[in-house]
Amino acid sequence: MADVAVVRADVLAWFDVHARDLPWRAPDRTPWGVLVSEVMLQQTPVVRVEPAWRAWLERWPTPGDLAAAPTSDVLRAWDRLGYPRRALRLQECARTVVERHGGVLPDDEATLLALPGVGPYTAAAVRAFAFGRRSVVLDTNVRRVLARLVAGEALPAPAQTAAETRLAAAWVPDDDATAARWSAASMELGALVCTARSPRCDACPVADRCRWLAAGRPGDLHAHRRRTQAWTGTDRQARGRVMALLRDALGPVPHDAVAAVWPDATQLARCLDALVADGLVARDDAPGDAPDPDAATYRLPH
DNA sequence: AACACGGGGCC
DNA sequence: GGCCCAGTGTT
Repeated sequence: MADVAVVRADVLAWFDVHARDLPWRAPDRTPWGVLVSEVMLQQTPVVRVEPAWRAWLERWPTPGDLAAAPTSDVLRAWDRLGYPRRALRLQECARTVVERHGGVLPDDEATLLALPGVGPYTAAAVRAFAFGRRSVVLDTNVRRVLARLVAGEALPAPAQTAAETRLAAAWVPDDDATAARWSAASMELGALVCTARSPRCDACPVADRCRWLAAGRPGDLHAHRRRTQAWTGTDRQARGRVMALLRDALGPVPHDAVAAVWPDATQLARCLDALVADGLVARDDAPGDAPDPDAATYRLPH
């Protein structure tokens, strides 16, 4: 246990020197800005989020601003960050904050967790990074750092386990300020040094206490169970093509023009139905008594 | 517990 | 071409 305190102190000291100057860490950031950054960073790398975050917060600085925006503007501003449902949920989140909390982001974890698009990670991250309070922030970086440092494994299990959560909680310092710094520091170590692909153990502040390094950096135990998500020819690729088309369109797009971006008509029809059901796309039927899918037009929702 | 869900960059 | 990225919501 004394070991934990020493390792933690070394990581914190490393963070004091090596922390990146990210805009959502600047002194003038707002809690809402922190939440926006966390949602954008859900599966999108920092380098791509940074410029998008600056433009987004300049355009919609508060929950009230985003709540009042046309959804089509929100989806266009999201651009190619990926998983556009996050943009939709971020606006729903803004509207919920306005309606339920008077436009002020709540600071307790359970209330944050109840917001659209906010799951266990984001609720804990906002609690720590926006409000400086103790929480167990367990993302892919922290999972990997602890897997190597403590468990001596190359990578964490594909799915997060209860044991991991307990371990992570045991590593979070008791007091709010240090806990929040530890959360940022352990994530940063995973992002900059203890990376998934080619870890820079020579630059690691706790390399001398790392069980994985001591064991000679053995390979991934779970490699045989990991299954990469398919991409080419999938519904996700088809949906992406449609969204890109509608983002760039100035007005409603006729069905024929939509069909031109995807060769498989059956698959496209299924994806369009799903996009409409998800609220990412609006379909306007042509005037007449029998709605004809081929005569409909498509656009981003208002 | 398993799946669906974008997009880009790196090895 | 496989792998990874500050995950969430649904089934």
